[in-house]
Amino acid sequence: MERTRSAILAAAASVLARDRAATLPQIAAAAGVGRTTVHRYYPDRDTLIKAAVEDSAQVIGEAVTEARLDEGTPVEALHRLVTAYLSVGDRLVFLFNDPHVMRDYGVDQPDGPPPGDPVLDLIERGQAEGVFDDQSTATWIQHVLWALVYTGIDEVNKGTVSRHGVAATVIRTLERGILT
Amino acid sequence: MERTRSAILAAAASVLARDRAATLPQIAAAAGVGRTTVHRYYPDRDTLIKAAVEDSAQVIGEAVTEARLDEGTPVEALHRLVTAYLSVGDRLVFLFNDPHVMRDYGVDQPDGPPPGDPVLDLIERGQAEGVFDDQSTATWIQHVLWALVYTGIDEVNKGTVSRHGVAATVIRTLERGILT
DNA sequence: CCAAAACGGAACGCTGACGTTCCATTTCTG
DNA sequence: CAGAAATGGAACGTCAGCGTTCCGTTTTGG
Repeated sequence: MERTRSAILAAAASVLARDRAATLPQIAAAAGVGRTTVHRYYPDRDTLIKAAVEDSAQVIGEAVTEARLDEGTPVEALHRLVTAYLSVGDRLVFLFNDPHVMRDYGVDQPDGPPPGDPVLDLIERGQAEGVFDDQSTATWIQHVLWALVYTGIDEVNKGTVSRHGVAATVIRTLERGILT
Repeated sequence: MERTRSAILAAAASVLARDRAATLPQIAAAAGVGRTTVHRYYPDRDTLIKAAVEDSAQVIGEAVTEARLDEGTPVEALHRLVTAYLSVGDRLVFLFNDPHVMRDYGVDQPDGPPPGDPVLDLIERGQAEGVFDDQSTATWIQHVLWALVYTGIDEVNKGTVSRHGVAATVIRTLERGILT
């Protein structure tokens, strides 16, 4: 069943995001599936993780594509990007929070989205138009963006901030910093 | 020998910061010591990690204390704090990057410094004086601070940013965000 | 210089997670 | 409804890392 396959991949991403040493039975349970069934789809742990990595990368890629970063002002596009990232929070944390995941199982660069990344394009466009800080490198801004999104996800998971208001908080801090 | 003890603790923090699943022989090797010797000081893995946690917490605590956060303007104090945090980067990453570490081995709160934290005091003072954003909670600002410090440490470890200039970059982004 | 302490290597048993196989049961599908 | 496919439980061997013991070697300190 194809439904089982995606349930396993989603569960793997979700569980491994919270605990990268999660055991295989834990993943199976989270997917509502027996350990045997997991092995039927993915012979060994490495195969499973690699498949989950690719699945997550695709889901994130689609979310970013739908954000249409090349349209509108850079600030508007940035808003859509943050919202898109937050909507796939679990997958983001799974893929990029532990450098080892992408380094060991990723198909492309050790960390961060692949080259030709629309996110980097957006940042560079914003810098070229003079609205994004160009004292910082585009890479730095990109990493700051991720860091704030991660922080927002943590807050939501912890209940400190509502899932509804987190995007606004992340964007405000990202744009203006913490000074008044 | 007391020198051996601190070498083991420092190695544990450093190695576990980079790979939380690091094996015990790896830690011993990083400390320049045999596995047997590690066991002589710390009977089992849990004891070792707990000791490393307490050691790191103390080192970080001293660094923060030396930053004298209650002196000068909040912005000045914030600069000193960022510098202090960056100077103990490895230990910070070890303690707080993986929520499980403090949850399983920490003596106080599951994450972040203990209550009565001078850092929170500083943030609240800055908000009261009207220089720090008070649309955000103090906790949010604190977590953003950590996130940017972590990001700065990553960049340094990766060679993207010089160890010398990273404090200025972190502070600039923290204060003004990424817009011009 | 010599005894005592510290160290490191080797070997052993133990445990938890993994990967495999077998088979009974449930769920599709024609 | 009947055969085929998918599922999940149980049991087994394997293996890596842990914790322990023993003993020879190095370092410390009087």
